[in-house]
Amino acid sequence: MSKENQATEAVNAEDNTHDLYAVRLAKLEQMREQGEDPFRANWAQTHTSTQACALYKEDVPDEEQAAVSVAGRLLTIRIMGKASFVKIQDQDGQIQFYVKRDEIGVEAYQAFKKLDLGDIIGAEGTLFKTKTGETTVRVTSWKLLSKALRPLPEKWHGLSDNEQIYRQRYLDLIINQESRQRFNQRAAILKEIRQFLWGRGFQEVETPCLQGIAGGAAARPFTTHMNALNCDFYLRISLELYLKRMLVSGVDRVFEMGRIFRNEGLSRRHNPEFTMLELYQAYTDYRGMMTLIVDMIQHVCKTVLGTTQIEQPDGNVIELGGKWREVTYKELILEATQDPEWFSRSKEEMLDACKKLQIDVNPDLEPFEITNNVFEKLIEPTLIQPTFVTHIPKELCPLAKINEADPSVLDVFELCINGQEIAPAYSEQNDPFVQREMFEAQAGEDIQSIDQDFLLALEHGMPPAGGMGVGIDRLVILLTGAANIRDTILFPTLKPVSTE
RNA sequence: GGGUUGAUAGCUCAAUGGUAGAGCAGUGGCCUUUUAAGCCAUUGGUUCGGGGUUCGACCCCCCGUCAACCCA
Repeated sequence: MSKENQATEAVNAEDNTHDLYAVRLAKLEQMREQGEDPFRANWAQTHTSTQACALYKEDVPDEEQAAVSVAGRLLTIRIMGKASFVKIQDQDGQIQFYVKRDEIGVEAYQAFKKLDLGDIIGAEGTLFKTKTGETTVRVTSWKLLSKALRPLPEKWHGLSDNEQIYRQRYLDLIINQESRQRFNQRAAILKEIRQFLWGRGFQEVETPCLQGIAGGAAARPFTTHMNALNCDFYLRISLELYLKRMLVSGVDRVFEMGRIFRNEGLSRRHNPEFTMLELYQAYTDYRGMMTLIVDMIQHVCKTVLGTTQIEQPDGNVIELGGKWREVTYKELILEATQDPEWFSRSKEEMLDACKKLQIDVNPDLEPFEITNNVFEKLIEPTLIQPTFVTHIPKELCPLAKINEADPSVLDVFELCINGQEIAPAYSEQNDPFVQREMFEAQAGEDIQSIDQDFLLALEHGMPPAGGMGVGIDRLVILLTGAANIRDTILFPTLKPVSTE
């Protein structure tokens, strides 16, 4: 920020009754006058808060305890005359400092008392335990490393305004421990998924976000324009078609965990950009994917959460251990509709039945879409414990192998947990003739939407393979018991604040 | 896109249509093992923005902005 901007800010601060800002700015200027830099370039940190605490030795006199140098943000200040207790927070956690006038000198102590909550400081000292048993650094010297000009949110209630939590996530993470923990868990989940897949011989790759044709799923894409080539691009809506090109290329086990973009609504469960894991394994099929996903999720549960039982905000307890239920799509539909002839009913009969079942259905839909409405509205919400729903109708997906015994369905499953779809998996279609037919049937008039380059790749031969997509945000919601997708995405999509 | 709810001090929240308050944070003072430290004093407001009704609006009405929840 330029000097000019700084000055403007300061004036605005006064005008805007940013009293706290003005006070902090004055302290900062006073420091500068005394030749102290309130924004230092470095600090010789020897330990994090947790590492430092771990060094404390019981049954050893104070003067033989370890010396440490730690740094972090000031979160609590308790000044008691000529001695003070403060707590700082670093990435690992918090640690307490004990600062005594007679230890650090009158001048240093006067300066210390001028610190504000939110300031980032470093301190050196030795460990001891207080009367109440808290491991603490007895500070011998300290430095302000970075002045905080803005105040922190209230220490006890934290931040509760949703908008501010999302727009200023850094404040949420400083002050709200549950939020901190949830994002730590998200990071751990991603790490363990990668660890698991690398352990199974999968190679991680990166494929384009900017695509000439947004394929691999049925969703409205974002469009953008590239100046250099003077042409429009889509942001990808799935990873599928490029990862299958990788199967053609000879990478038999391949995955990508990356951001995809869908130009659709926002809701408790939808963010326009979200993280998708897709993986493909040659020489197996959807049944291979079944054991893989069970192993993967159970690995993540064990390593990240230490349990396979997860309580949800609504009180449901989900058991992810053991063997998971498997049931066909048709069985579920026949059970829900109580109509053994459902799949041979006319469209009108289906619409009537939906009325009786109290499901709103758009009358323009095709019969298979009406049936899928029954699945999504009546059945899916009841699938709380992990359930593999297998053999969905072939109209619902153009990219999977058709079942040999029943050509009306596909060799696929959709894994449902806690009433929503977590992971679909297929025996992947590798017959370029069938693939072209299925694309054409789906595209209808819109022939240009067919990815001809992908079909060309298939004509070079793609090994038989199982493939799977896992909605990472939904998985994180499930595993952390979050109530909302925005609680699992650091910076969720919000309408930009107007600058006028 | 539709409905409902909300926006008040830096933060968390109060306030029958009649002087806008508290806790925390801040400021000044006391306090050398505190744990939301304590005690005394004290500063701080475009009540989201714009219009209207009214003698008088945080409060009632209309429009807008942003957000949350439900629905599609």
